[in-house]
Amino acid sequence: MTAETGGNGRSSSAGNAVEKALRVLEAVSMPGAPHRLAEIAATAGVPKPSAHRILGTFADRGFVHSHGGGRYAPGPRLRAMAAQVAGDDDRGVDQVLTELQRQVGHTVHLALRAGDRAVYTHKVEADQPFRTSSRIGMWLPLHSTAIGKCVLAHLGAGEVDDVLGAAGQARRTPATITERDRLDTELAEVRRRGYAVDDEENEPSIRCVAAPLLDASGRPVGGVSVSGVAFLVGREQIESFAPEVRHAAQSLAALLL
Amino acid sequence: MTAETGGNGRSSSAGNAVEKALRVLEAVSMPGAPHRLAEIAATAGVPKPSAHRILGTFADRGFVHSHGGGRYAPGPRLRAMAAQVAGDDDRGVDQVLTELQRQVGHTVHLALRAGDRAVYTHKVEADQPFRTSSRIGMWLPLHSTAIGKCVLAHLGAGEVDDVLGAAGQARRTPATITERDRLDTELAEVRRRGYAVDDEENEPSIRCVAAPLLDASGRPVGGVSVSGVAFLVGREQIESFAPEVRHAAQSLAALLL
DNA sequence: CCCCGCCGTTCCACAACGTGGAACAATTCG
DNA sequence: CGAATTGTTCCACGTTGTGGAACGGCGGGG
Repeated sequence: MTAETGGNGRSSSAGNAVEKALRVLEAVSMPGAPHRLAEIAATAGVPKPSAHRILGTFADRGFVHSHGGGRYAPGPRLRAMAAQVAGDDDRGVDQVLTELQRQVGHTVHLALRAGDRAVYTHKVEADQPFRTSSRIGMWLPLHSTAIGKCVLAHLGAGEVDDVLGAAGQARRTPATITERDRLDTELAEVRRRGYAVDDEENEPSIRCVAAPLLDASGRPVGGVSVSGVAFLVGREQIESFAPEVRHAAQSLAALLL
Repeated sequence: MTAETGGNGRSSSAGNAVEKALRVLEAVSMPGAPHRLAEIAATAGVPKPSAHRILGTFADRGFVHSHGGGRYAPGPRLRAMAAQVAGDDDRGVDQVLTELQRQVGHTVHLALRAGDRAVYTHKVEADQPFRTSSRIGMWLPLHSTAIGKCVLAHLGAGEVDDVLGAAGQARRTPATITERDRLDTELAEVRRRGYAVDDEENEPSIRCVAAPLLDASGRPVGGVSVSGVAFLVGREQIESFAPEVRHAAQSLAALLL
């Protein structure tokens, strides 16, 4: 049995060489390639020379492509790996999401947490896709989205501090919660109810409900959500989907963990 | 300017710690999770205790999920990263592939090399999708597919030895080229013509043409292909698509590198 | 039922490898 | 054209990874 890091409260600091490599790789993978060396070093929280050396290794193996002059983008080998990971999702995941979509009739998303953001990994469109700005690989702020609030709600207080310290609470719409204490109140509510609502807080005229995906030790790894156009689905109606969403989250946690 | 590793003929051996980590990560990402420790260590070409330690680090950071008892699968963090890499493909790639699909009217694939195999990363279905056994993330042998032969044709002889030594030339259909010297002849032909044909060598009643994706230094990173059902598209017709496929490959190389 | 072989896990002495501050070179910007 | 920023190289130090060997547990075959 592996010693079970358990609560693992460590917030930052690299330490391990392999871990640094992972963080650099993650930084290179972020949308908006190519990225500059300094940017990657900062994102990964790794000293510049170390980042440089690590990226050199990555480049040699084709995992990243060096545009020359300190610009790096995902390489063929990383793209191939990504395709394998994304494609090998057992059919189960899509099945659960599709069933949820049928139940509620609106667009369904699955997003997984990566540091101070969540990333869409799956999407099942509504019957009549109105207009969807979302896309696989797109990331969401944690403080202004239903899925994000689900994640935050199940983190330790110190971790919430870390996330908000790094990412802030940017105002995305007039309804965005930009005060820390109001957010804390909301998160307590989310924990109590077992789901979160985004009432046009992230994107105007979009309302969502989401339920958290918790692993065996209760740590949040992501969430499932249902999104509707605001003037078609009211606040109460979106909230009425909560039971179905929670049920789907349950099934997905079993599949993914 | 980075020293340009240039020809870099190194075949195996790990050496660098970061490189070992990459190979382990790649092994975990292969289809058919969860994978056993011994299997991963073997695939990655890393001593068992090292693989164990590295996987432990991965697990701590959520990049892999440990099912306990030496079984490992891609974790949430890796899935999120994969989604970002797969989704951030600039629209350009799909555009080129779609245009090619329109020109030829058949299913178009983009695959990238990963070690001794190639992995589908993009796919544009034919107008009337007959039946397609392919899927994003699925991998192809290099010796029996059009894309694979494109890759092999542009590798150094030593590297071809390495690949075939590791993967062999398994018979997939009656038409598969299973003799090394016949394959070498074919590869020379591919180099000469600039494209490769798979005449039901990988899957019965499927014919393909493919052109290689070469990076700036002429190394093959993958290929584009057009696939047709054998009794709808004859050997000559599939070969007649070569110019369009080569042109698409040219455009894609510019986009991806 | 017991034995044997395979696999996951732990251990540890050794030194190789990564480390990152500082100096240097190349760009970019005003 | 000069100043500020960024990419790159260097190197002395000791932390960290290394992997062969040994151990215990699980499972399959005799």
